Amino acid sequence: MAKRPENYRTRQGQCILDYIKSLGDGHVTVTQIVRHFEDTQEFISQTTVYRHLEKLAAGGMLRKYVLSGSACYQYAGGKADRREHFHLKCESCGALIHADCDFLDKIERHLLKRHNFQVNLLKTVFYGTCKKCLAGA
Amino acid sequence: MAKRPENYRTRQGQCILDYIKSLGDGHVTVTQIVRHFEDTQEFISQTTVYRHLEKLAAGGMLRKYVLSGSACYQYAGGKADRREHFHLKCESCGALIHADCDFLDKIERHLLKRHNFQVNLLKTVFYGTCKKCLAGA
DNA sequence: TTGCGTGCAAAGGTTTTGCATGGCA
DNA sequence: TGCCATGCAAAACCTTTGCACGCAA
Repeated sequence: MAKRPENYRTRQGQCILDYIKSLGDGHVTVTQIVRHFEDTQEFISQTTVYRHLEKLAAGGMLRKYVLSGSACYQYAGGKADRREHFHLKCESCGALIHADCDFLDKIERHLLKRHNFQVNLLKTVFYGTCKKCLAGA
Repeated sequence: MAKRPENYRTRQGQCILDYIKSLGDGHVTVTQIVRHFEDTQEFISQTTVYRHLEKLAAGGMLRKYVLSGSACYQYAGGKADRREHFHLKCESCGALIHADCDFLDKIERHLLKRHNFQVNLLKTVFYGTCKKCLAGA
């Protein structure tokens, strides 16, 4: 029933996944990925990057965040680790911060029980002002 | 120092603000606004709509939400009523729901105290699955 | 051989910008 | 009159799609 074979193994697919894995917790945009491979001589068309990211995100291998203007992706470890994980986007400096915290459980439960809404906190991004910008500005 | 005059008063600016006010809590996209004025005979170019919305949002008159693909706007009442106000976006049916709840205060306090992050909950959108889609699918 | 993967080019949608004109104060 | 606002067209982005070719299985 389920389609097992992760499709073909190609140079491009391998490179993209390896690269994102190598970033650990970091995030990347499609443009950054394309640029990265330009820099390393290897070349992968942006179309291919889009198609791989879409597939990987659909399969749970990556997480996709929609920010203003463009989307960014992050390695999710394959394991469906819907672990406590905040995403904080600073509206001032643009930084995308992630922090672990079990407070998320409370939010999740609250939304489900009181609002009948099953929140996907892995995709949700909290907008606001980060520590540095609070101090600096 | 501060620039007091809210600039000029023009037909277009007036129409746009009136229209958004008339929606109450509702949200609109630029496209919807343009379409609305096409329907009512009045015509306002999309460029003008963009420029007004940007200005109004910057001045706090409107709230801007960045969703996937496009942005949407909502009347903020001028008064900086940063009242308890969830925004829930259903990933399944695309509905944008808003609900009031004082649980937001807790989230806000938590993020500030534990993460040094001043969250802007008015702009934050929670992604997930709504009641209907939970039941239906 | 089969069929998915790739890359190019083009299209689609949203938002921004340049420039001449129009309208408010 | 002076200056901002407007509208058109074009550009800039990001993303998707069509199509022919290439490559893994």
